Amino acid sequence: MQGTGQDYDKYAYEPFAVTVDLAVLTIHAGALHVLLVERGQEPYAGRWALPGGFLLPRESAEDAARRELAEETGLADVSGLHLEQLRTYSDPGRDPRMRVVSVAFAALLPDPPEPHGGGDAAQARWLPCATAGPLAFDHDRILADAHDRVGAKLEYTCLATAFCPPEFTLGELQQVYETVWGTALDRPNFRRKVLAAPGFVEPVPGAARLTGGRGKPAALYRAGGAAALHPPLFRPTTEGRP
Amino acid sequence: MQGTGQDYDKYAYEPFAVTVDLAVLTIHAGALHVLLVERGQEPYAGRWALPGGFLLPRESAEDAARRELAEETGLADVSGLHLEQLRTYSDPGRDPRMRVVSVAFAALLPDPPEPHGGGDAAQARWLPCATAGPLAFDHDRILADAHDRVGAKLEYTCLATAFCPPEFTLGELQQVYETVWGTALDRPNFRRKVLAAPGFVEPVPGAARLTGGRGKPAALYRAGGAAALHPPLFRPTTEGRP
DNA sequence: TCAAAAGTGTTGACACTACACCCATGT
DNA sequence: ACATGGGTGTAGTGTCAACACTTTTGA
Repeated sequence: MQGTGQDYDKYAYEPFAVTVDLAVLTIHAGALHVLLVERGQEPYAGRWALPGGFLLPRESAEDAARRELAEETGLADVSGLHLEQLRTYSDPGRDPRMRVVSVAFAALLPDPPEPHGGGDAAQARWLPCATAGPLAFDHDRILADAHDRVGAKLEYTCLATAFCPPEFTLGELQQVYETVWGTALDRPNFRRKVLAAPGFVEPVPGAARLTGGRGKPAALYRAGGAAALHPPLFRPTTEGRP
Repeated sequence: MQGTGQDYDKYAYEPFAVTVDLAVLTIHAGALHVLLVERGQEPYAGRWALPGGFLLPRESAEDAARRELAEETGLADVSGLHLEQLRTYSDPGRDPRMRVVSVAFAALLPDPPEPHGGGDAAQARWLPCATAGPLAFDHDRILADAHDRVGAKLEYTCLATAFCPPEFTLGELQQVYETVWGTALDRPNFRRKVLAAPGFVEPVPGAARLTGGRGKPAALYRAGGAAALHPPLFRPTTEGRP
């Protein structure tokens, strides 16, 4: 843009609304869940939609996403969680009322706080991704893109720990992979690969926790300092990953 | 956004300008080059910048990027080339004049057409990425992000063929990898991996071309139908890729 | 005949899958 | 005792980097 010689009258162009949309994901009862709000008005009244909102005048899209996330989920400390820009959806006509360009984010939470069905949305709720069914606007696509991106990033980044509480067992970490990928993994091999990747997890000395009520207590780990995962942790090769 | 009960007066909010910025990359003389325009006015007058421009009212960001690319490079058939959305830059203050949210794209070209220093920009030119240094606005960061993204995508997609003409030798394909990654690769192993990946390249029967003026003529290949690369083609493990 | 570039073969190191097995705990 | 989940060992297989080698061309 800046290369052109336009005059910069703020109102010379059709105004674009700029918003953020959030695919807030968490793992609950062995299934991937997403935070949705029920729309109270047309269009798509009564349909579920991703939470989101307008950018404020002096706020970046990332800041807006964190603010909206705090408002929708009641999260006090939103600073440490993982927030990832997915892409921007700019199709004219994606919102029938006016031109809306939306920057979509994926956010990952370990423990789903009970959402307060905030503001004027009819209600807010965690729903399983698989059965979230037709959402408002192009939000089905955004949710699918979020799922794809998270699944891919589990392979070569340490992202999985963002789904886990500060201290977690390797079994819990494995459940993250199995839930997002929808495949079972071999436990001994998973353990070895995780421990072999430098900076992925670090042990909490002496700590242990019973997981299923019985069985041997599992050692606890913290997220390590690394961001990338070397070597990567590939999904079972289904011969033709697309 | 759509979940809230805002009224939808188009002018109720501070207007945001929405633009696209393009990092158009090509390989020339063994170095990665980027298409830049010289700014004719303040701010950043005389500095190089990425080409780009405003979204038209009924145009998606992808459409706008293709239009701008055609305008800046004079490319007639812009339909087949690779255009990839990078991310959206929305920092308030990234443009001192007004609030500009920019959707950045990376575009890959095999043969750099001579740019016609179009419109009111002082001139347009291909410059080596390495020495393009300091660009206007936040374009240094956008360019770095484009380079990173392209480098990463070479590993697990068939993107490299987008830098090559319709028919190319394996040596030329290898130069793409070496130029973008900045590392040397073992030729025999490279050849085997490329040929082992189904749908990456397909041979052009009977065709051959001399590359350096002497030496054995190399067989020619076309891009195959696949989008993803299996198995992937990793960069030399420098023990701690970040 | 030599240099340069394309292309082939081989080998040893390593990584990974698959599975058998042992350990600690609650009922 | 036994079921349940955590954790260890190991053999077979495959993959890959490294490098020696052959082939085809122009000078």
